[in-house]
Amino acid sequence: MKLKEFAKQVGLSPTTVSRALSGYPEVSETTRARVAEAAVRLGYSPNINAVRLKTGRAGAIGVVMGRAGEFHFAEFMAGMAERLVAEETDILVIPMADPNQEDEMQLYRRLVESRRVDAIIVHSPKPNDERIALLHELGMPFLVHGRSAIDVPHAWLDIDNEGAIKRATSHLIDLGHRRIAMINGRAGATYALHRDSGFRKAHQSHGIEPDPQLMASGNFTDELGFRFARSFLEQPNPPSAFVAGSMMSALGVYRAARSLGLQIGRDVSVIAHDDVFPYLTADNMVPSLSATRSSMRAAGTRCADLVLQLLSGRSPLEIHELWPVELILRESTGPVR
Amino acid sequence: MKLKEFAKQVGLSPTTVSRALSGYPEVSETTRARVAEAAVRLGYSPNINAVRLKTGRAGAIGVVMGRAGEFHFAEFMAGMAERLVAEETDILVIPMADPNQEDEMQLYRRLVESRRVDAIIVHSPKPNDERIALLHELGMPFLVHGRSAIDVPHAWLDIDNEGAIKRATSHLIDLGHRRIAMINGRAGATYALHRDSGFRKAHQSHGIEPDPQLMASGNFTDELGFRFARSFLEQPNPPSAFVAGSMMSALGVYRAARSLGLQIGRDVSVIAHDDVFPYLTADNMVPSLSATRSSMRAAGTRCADLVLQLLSGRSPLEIHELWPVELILRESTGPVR
DNA sequence: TGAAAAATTGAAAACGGTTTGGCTGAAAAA
DNA sequence: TTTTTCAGCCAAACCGTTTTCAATTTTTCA
Repeated sequence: MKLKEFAKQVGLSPTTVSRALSGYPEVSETTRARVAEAAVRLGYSPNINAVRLKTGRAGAIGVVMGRAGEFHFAEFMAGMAERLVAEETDILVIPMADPNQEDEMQLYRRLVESRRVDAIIVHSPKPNDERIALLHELGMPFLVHGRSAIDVPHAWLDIDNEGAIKRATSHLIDLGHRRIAMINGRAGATYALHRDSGFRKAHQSHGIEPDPQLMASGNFTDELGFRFARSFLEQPNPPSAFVAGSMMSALGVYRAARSLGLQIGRDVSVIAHDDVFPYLTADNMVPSLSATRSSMRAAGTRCADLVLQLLSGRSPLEIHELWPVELILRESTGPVR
Repeated sequence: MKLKEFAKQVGLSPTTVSRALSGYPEVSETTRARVAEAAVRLGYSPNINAVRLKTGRAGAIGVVMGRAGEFHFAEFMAGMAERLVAEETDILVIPMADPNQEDEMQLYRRLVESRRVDAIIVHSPKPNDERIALLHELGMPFLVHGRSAIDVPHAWLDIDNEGAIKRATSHLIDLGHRRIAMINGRAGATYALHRDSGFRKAHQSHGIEPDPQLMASGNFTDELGFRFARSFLEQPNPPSAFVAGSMMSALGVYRAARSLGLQIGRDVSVIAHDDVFPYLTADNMVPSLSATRSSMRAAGTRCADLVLQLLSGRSPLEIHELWPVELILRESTGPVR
């Protein structure tokens, strides 16, 4: 059913019908009600592509999905979805091309030029992130999930990674730990730098020096968590505590400790960062896992919200949110032996 | 830059330019090359919304995301992305509304009517799935990931859940286990029924009867895996083996067994279904986990491929793929004590 | 060489809405 | 009563492409 046809059925002009449905003020309430009722009854809904062409709005927020297909991703998107479900906005997932085939910048450029999205969410930015510079230059609204030091105005939402890890590390030091290992995320991203910095600052403020031999970084997998932890623990002077970047890394650390007959919370302490997954909870691990916690899903919801604000005209300069991170102590941390 | 303007720059009509860029045969190779070069040089790319309006194609495949935000989801999408990256097709994630607010059927109906997608992927269908009936009735191309018994022609891709679980269960029985527990996925979905059926058939073919007291179902979370396993193991006549629906459930089972001082692979055997996640591998668990295995990511890739075939005219009736599932035996299974 | 066929190209009509600017008639103001 | 104002509605232009149909040029072939 097309607008023209529908308008005829209702006995009004396409103009009035369009206005009635889009909530413009210059149409009387009685008319609006009549149109709305008829639309439902006759099953009319505007052709979205025509609307998009005419209005220039794409009705979608773009999210570029890395090749790793991170498990965080689904949670973040679920959160976005929660906020967007009531809006006329969908989430467009853009696959990241094979890095050999196409430059990542090219992908963003094409995405902007194709006008498929009204805004883009940029994940895990680097301190000097080219994507941010590009999007700003192209005039595409965007929100950074994470932080960047780049000298370009942009909206962002981030959690206080530095503060969180600093607090976690300080706690371990307070418990008497002196050799603390750090399993960080992939090097390069700002969040990894912030965590690194928090780790160092905690040491510094207690007048001790972190051991670079005990600091590793890589993907958040059980596998890497295990490998790093295992190799650290097998050193002549092993760590008595771990700060792990994710729940998956923590699983690996637990496994490594067990495989060497060490008891977690007694022989080795562990604190990890928990993004709050419904299917794997820190509280349920054995022993329960002390964690710095911040809901990835909540971040997704809020990011979606902020993007909507951005699209309705709020200045990116006003949109800067730094979320505090909880530190929840459970059984995996204890005084050094 | 608009087509008209660009055409003028190249010294051709919009018609010819459009044809040249879309690869129509009635344009000479020299002209095509000239246009292609100029498009790159001048940075012209067609307004996607105009194209969509004119052609009636949306250029996107819809995936409805459940509220749970399953971790499987990201893997499946990453797989889809791998296939779609080279196409002019994106993935549209449609958030599932709050069930109180809107009927799921309404969501699908609106999605179809809004013409935002060219095809839809339906996940975890039920034997008699309303969504399938609706989409067929509305004439929207769709692919079912999973199977349904509904009497409506439709394309589908599924893994052999019944066969997998039957084989896994049979193996346990062959090892001497007689009391085997089953932690299935949420009741209602066909895959859960198929697994149930495989579980029963394995028993049947060995002339034994499964104990309904040892069969549970629910979300694939560590938490539920633990709770079910724990309650089963605390029964007066506990199971000596477990068949678990997912890696997360298996983590819970491991935890429950450990919490009761039972050694996995010796006191209790476990086989789980592994969807092959990059961040959590069965081989790395301690002890390594025996598993029925099928890559979720590969399924996503193939589903995307099949949807593209569907869109280029292949009949849904021809598209039925049943993937075999590997059974990989590791340390978590052993003879009954 | 000239007619017919084939290869190129272009003008203009869609696609299905939104929005500008104008029109109408009734209420308000003069 | 006449003029002004304004709520309510409409005609037509426009968004930026693709595609039909026709025109033109080039090639083929008798």
